[in-house]
Amino acid sequence: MVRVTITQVAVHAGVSVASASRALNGQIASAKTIAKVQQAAEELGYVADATAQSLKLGRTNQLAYAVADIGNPVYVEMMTAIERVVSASGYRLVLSSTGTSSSSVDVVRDLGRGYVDGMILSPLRVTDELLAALAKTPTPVVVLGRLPDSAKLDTVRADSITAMRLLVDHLVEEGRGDVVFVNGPSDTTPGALRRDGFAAAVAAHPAISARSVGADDFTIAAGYAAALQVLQERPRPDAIVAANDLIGIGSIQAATDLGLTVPGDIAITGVDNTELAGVIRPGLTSVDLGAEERGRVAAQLLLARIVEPNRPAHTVTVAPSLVVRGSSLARSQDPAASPPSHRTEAIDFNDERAAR
Amino acid sequence: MVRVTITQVAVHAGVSVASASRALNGQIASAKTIAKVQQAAEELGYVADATAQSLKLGRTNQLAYAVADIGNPVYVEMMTAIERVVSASGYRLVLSSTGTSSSSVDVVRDLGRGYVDGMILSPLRVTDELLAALAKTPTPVVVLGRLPDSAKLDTVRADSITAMRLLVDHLVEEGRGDVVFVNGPSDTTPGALRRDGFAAAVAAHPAISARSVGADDFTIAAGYAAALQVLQERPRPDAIVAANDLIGIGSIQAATDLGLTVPGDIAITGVDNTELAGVIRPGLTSVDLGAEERGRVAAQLLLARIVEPNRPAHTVTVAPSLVVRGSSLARSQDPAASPPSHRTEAIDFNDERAAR
DNA sequence: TCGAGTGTTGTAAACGTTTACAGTGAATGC
DNA sequence: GCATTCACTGTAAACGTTTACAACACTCGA
Repeated sequence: MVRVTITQVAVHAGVSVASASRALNGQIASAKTIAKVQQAAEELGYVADATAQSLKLGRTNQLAYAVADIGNPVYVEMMTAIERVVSASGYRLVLSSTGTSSSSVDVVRDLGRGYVDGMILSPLRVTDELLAALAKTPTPVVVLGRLPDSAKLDTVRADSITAMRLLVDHLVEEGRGDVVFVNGPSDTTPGALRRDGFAAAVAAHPAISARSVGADDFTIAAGYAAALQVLQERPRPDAIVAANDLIGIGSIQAATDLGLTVPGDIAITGVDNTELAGVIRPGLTSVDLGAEERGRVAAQLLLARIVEPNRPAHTVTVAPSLVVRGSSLARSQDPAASPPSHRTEAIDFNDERAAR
Repeated sequence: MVRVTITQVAVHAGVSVASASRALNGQIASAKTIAKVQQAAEELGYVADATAQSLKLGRTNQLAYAVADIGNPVYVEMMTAIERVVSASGYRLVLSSTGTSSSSVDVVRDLGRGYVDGMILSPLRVTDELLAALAKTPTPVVVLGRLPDSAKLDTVRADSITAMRLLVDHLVEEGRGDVVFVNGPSDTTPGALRRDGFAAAVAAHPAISARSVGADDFTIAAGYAAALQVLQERPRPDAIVAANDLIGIGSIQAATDLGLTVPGDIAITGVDNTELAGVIRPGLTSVDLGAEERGRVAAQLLLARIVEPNRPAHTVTVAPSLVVRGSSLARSQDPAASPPSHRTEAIDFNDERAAR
């Protein structure tokens, strides 16, 4: 089956290509012409070539989502939300992995080739080079993450400060007073932000004692190793705030292997509220950074900018919400009392204080 | 910043557009011309327009991955593998969700618009309409899943028969004799295949007793509900084979809530070997259907077909592998003896018997 | 000195659309 | 009956590339 062009449709219908195009696109044309052309298109199985249309119309109906590590559940959640918005608006979504071959900078430079009408970028780290490339690109870009204010770009960010404060406040309310933050690598953007957020949160509670340690990675194994060490120090802390759910799960396993009960001997919390947090026993209390909402908002910002290229840059901060499960309840409570988690409606403290 | 075309580069360099194009694409040209053109391109910040090139060259350098429910971990794993292969070959990957707006059939029809050079399709269910659309489309398609032999298409499939036999054989070896298969909806393709696989597997063991029940969905909650019922029947079975990991996890939770020990009172296995299987306690024995490999192979088949459109259709069946964790060990063994799973090198029975 | 050969360049067509513009015929107003 | 409008249609240009083909200049051998 070879390509059938609008020219063939036109001759088959006995009209000019212009009339054929108009008839097919609902432009002005006589009823008779429309009928003839539509029948001819039908008979020949005509479908308009997307590339030719793109060239002529100056838009591709494609948007890109560029992220370092697709496969990371948080990014997948964002992607799913983005895909929903994007496809509902008639755009296709192309995936640009910045991890494999090309860096964020290359990806942004490549935007100049015009293969998409816009991009949502979730950069690993923000370099001057990247900022320069972003400033120069003619294609709209929405950035997921933190950017210097000088960059006049649409941005969607999580609120790590509030997120960590939700966790620390919760632990204090549950009677904990000696908290250790188990971070991932702090030279990454999330690592740095969560560490700072934790520091700010504990500063608001002068009565408690707190410190930070670093795991080698944002993984279960690294969290296990770090927690194993933390839990063997004396005096033993009564709470671990893990920088993400994987580290939190590793910490729970370390505690269990040491014969400690969670939350009896030690309270443990995570960040990201992944599916894992609900599956493990006890359920892992976790703060949800709103990945789904961030993805959705980013997509909406991008669509809005495409419609109106010169609107002022928006920065949206998505409010985190605390999801309390068994791993952080007060010692006094009976952990066995917590019902099976798949039926549990986890308590959700949606925080209204977060910046809008 | 507006678009700079090759024409502008040409005048700036004082040559014709043809020479400019040749100089930039490494075609035949004098050293002097190449230098002039490259400098002009540099100065003007020229980048070739992808759409115009696509139109002229008749290829888009894009491949599509169409799947019902992106967000499902199994599909994400495939997607990651596909992305790796595809981007290494210089293609972009576009994501076509068949769930949201359009059906598989629409997606395949849309291929005629030529916005990609090929597609990897993972259809929800295979209808005659879909087969007809596939037969008609001019664009190469590789199908992930089962297809009638009459469809002369490249196909990559999992081996459910062998997968279920690995599980049943394993349970029998571990001394189980009364096995219940907790399926998801059996009107789905995986549901039907796994049910048939289970039936075939138990047929090879006349000594054991076996039956099937259906959960409402492939979810933890549905698995919990179904298992709760199964486990309260008398005589109680000594093993549950769940149709996927989520149902398996729900089953473990149901057993725990009923005061049963796993694997002491009941052995439980899953399918897919998701991350969850390693996180839950006890670890869930699961058979890995090779999602990563299926994705990779599908991408390779697609690339090969693009290079050689008339090669005969290939069907590749990927061998499953059994990953044994604590949930299915023999009663005699001490479940507490199983080491913390993140350190566990799970035993992996890669099955050589599976078709290649 | 001329012809053939070689290496480079320019002209123009082509990819498949959309659309500005001019042109056609019929209907209408005077 | 003629001019004006109107609704529609066709011609051709344009989007930004690549490339077939012809043209050119130059070298070399006879």
